[in-house]
Amino acid sequence: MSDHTPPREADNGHAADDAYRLIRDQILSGQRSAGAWLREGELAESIGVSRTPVREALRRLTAEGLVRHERNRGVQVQAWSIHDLDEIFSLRAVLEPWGCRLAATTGTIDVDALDALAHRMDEVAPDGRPTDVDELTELNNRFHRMILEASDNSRLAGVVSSVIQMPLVWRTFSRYSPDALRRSLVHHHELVAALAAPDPDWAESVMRSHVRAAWHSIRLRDGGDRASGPDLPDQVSATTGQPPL
Amino acid sequence: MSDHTPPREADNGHAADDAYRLIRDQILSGQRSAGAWLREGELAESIGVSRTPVREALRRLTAEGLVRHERNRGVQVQAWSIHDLDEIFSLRAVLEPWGCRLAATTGTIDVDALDALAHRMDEVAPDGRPTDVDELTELNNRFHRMILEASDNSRLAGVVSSVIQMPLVWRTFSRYSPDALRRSLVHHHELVAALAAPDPDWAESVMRSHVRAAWHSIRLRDGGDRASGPDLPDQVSATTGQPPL
DNA sequence: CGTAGAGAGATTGCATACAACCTGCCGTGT
DNA sequence: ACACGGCAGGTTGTATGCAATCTCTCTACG
Repeated sequence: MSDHTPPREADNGHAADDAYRLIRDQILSGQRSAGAWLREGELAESIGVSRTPVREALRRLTAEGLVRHERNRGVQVQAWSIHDLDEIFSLRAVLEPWGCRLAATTGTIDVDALDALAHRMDEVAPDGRPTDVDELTELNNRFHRMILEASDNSRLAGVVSSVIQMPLVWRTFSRYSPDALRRSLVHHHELVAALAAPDPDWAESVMRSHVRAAWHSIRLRDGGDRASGPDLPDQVSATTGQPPL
Repeated sequence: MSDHTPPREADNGHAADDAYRLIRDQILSGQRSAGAWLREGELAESIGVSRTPVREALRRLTAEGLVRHERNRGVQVQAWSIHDLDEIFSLRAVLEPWGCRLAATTGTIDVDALDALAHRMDEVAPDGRPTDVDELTELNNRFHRMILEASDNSRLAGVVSSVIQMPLVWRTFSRYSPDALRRSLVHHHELVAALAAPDPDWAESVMRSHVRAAWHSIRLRDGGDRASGPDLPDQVSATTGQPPL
C-alpha cells in the first residue's frame, strides 16, 4: 500500500515516542544485552527517524535507569547484579504491602476486575506452566498496578513501577519454577479476597508474603525444579532476542 | 572583558547541565510559579544556549515531575495541592524510617560527619530562628541524604530524593515555627545518637517521629506562632522571586 | 621491545532551519 | 446574534550540519 515503506517497526505517529517504546522493548526483552552500547546513529537508522528523537528517547530511558549515560561517550544498557535485585525487592517488600494496605483502607478498588485478572493468569499458566510468558507478565503487571493505583497515592505507584523496570525483574516469571508460579497465583486470589473483605492487615500481610516469595523464586529457583544453567549473572541470550523460558 | 557577554548566569561548561540546573533552581526557589509556561525559546535566550540543550533539560525536569509536558503545547511548572503534600510525606514516613533502620544495621555511616551537620544546623538556626534558610535547607538535605546513602540501597536514596523535589517540600523550613524548628533540630541530634549506638529500632522510631512532625509543621504551622496568611495553596509570590520566609 | 604521541575515524553535543501543530482572531454566512 | 471556517502568529517537533570530544591505531623514539 504505502510506497516509501518505513524500515518496518511499529509507527505510532510520533517519532520520539516510537523510538522510546522500541528501544525500551528491545532492552526489556533482552535483545540489547547489558553493557551493550546504544549508538544514536544506528538506532536512528533502524527506527527510521533522525537522531533528535532518538536522543530524547535515550534521555528518558536514562532517567528511568534502564540505560547509563556517559558524556561524550554514549549510553549503554544498564548492567545489574544480584545486589540490584536485592535492592529492588527489599524496596518492593516495603512499598507494595503498604500500598496494598492503603488500597484495602480506601476501598476504591475494583475487586471484580482484579479477580478477572487473577483468573486470566490461571488460564495462561495452567498447572504452573505458562503458555505465554509475555501475556502472563503483562497480566501480572496490571494486577500489581491496579492495586497500587487504588492506594490513592500516585507517587507510590510511580515509584514502584520505575523501580521494577529491569529486564530480570520485568520478566520475573521466566525464572519461576512451576511450584513457585502456582504459589504466586494462589497469592493473587488471596489478595483479591483480602481486598474484598476488606481487611487491611490481611491484605498487607499477603502482599508481603507474595513479594518475598517472588524474591526467593527469582534469586535461587527455590522450586528445586530442573536446575539448569548457572545461577544469575547469565541474564538472557543476546542473540536469539528472546530470553530463555 | 568579554565582548559578547553571555547573559550572565553561572556557566559550568556544559550547556545542557547548566540549563537543567538553572531552570530547576528557578522552579524550586519559586521564581517560576506553578502553572507558568516554560517557553523553550525564552529559556534558551535567557540562558544563552540554543533550544536543544533546553529541551533536554526540560525532559529531565519532566521525568522528575517538576514540570508537566503536553505535546505540541509545551511544559508548565507542575502545580501541587495539599494532596500532593500528603502523598509525599506519607511516602517519606514509610521510606525514611526504614532507610534509617537499615543505616543503623549496616553501621557504615559516618557518625561524626552526621553530627557535624547537626551542629552546623544549630548554628544556622539559633533558637529556632534561621539566619539563612537556603543554608539550612542545604544542610538538612545533606543530613537526610547521608543517612539514606548509608542504607546500602541506592534506589531508596534515589526514590526519596526524587519525591521531595517540590518547591514546598524543598524549602520546608520556610513554614516552620521556631518551636517546630527547634524540635526538628533536636530530632537530628537524637538520630545521631541512635545511629551511633547503633540501635535500629531507636533510629527508625526517631526518624518516623521526625518525618511526621515535619508533615504537621508544614501543613498547619503547628507551633501556633504568628498565623499569618491563608493556609496552603498560596505557594510563593511569583513576583519577588523569593518565597516568604 | 616497550611506550609516548600524533592523527584519523567515529560518536556525541550543540546550533540552526524547516515542518507540523495549536491557538486565537476575524470575517462570512445563516 | 451566533456559529463555522480559514488565516496568521507563535510554539513545539524533527532533521541536518558542524564543532568538540573520545578512542584506537600506527609510528617514532628511548
